[in-house]
Amino acid sequence: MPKLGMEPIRRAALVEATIAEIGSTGSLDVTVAQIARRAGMSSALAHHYFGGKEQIFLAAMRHTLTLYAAGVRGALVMATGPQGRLEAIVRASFAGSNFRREVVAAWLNFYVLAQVSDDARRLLAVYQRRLRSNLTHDLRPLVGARSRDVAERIAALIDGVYLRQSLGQGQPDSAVAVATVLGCLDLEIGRGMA
Amino acid sequence: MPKLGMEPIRRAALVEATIAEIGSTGSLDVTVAQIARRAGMSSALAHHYFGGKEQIFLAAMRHTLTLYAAGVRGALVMATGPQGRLEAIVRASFAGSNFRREVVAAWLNFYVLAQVSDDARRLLAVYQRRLRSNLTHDLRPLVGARSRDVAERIAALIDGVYLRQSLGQGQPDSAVAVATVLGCLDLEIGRGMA
DNA sequence: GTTGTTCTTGATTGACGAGTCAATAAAAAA
DNA sequence: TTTTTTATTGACTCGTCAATCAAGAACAAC
Repeated sequence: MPKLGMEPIRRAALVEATIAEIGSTGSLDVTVAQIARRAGMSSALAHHYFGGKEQIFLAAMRHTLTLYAAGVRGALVMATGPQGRLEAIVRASFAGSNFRREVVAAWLNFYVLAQVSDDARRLLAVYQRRLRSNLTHDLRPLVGARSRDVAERIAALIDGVYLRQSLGQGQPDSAVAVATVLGCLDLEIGRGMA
Repeated sequence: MPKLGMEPIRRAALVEATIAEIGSTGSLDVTVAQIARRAGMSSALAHHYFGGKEQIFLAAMRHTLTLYAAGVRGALVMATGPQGRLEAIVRASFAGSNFRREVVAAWLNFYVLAQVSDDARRLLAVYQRRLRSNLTHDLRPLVGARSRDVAERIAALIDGVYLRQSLGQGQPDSAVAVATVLGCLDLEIGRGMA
């Protein structure tokens, strides 16, 4: 009994299911049929709406990046001062929905996908540019000319901490992750030394 | 024209070819036939010597980890004092053969594999444990009780820098990588602040 | 020189998966 | 009511790939 206006609902369901399926399988080796089944439809319908497997992946990737960007923006409006803004960025990077096990797994797999697909590479580059730009902007008043290098270092540290979570068992620990990165940040800014 | 004692040669060739193929494909989606062709033999022979695809992957992984470990050991015998040793570990992590484009790609893919295969997970855990233990050991005289946390941070930073190389185009820049990590290390130790 | 071991591959099998298509069914438009 | 558009799927095609096998070819041992 086909209702109208199904397209956006189906697309959203497929994107969700893609993340979940990558997370539970742990690899990009998921079949369209698996994704479609999890999303409650036939694989033919998935193809109908997305055209192909890669486009499903890209949509899922776009979705997680959008969520992440929204989280950062949301945290930034609450923050005051460069230091507060930096802390907000870090916290947002490891906050709730961006830091669930499946999402981390998906993220990692997107890195692999980005080595193969130009579109994926572009998407990830956007994320990296945005993160670095955010960090650099708020670091400048604190560390001046070193802001570029420090931003690079913090960005790498965020990615590294993220990466390491994908191997730990159980749900990732966002408090530890935040503390790890903020600790480095404090050192850079020159406050903490204890 | 079958020569005798081919087994070790074939195995080594297959391991090499696996790294190269993963590197050039950019994903674990390489066929046994591809690997075998690159190694100059039939796919049947690859199966003959290794038994299956996963075992080829694991052998390749073991090989890169062995090379890495050897590099670290080699650098350590030349180093004196905790600080020198730490620097040696970092330098070795980004040195020559461990830091070629294909190897970085393979490494990243091994991370994905580790989410699926228990054997791969174990191997990677060995690497992580060893790295953390090395770092902690030499950090203790410098930062005392914080050594554990600092080691975790440095390890994450190394992985993050490594990860980011996999997306940059061209061969990775080991000088920049080393500088990034050593800079953080200096801060932690309390020397550098400029 | 016959026997057995090591090395090697072409051909085959069997499974699985992406993408297509024709057909059905409901709603909307005409 | 007829027609068009949207939703939906089961069945099918076509390709790919891991793994197996039987057979051949060189070498060693006896």
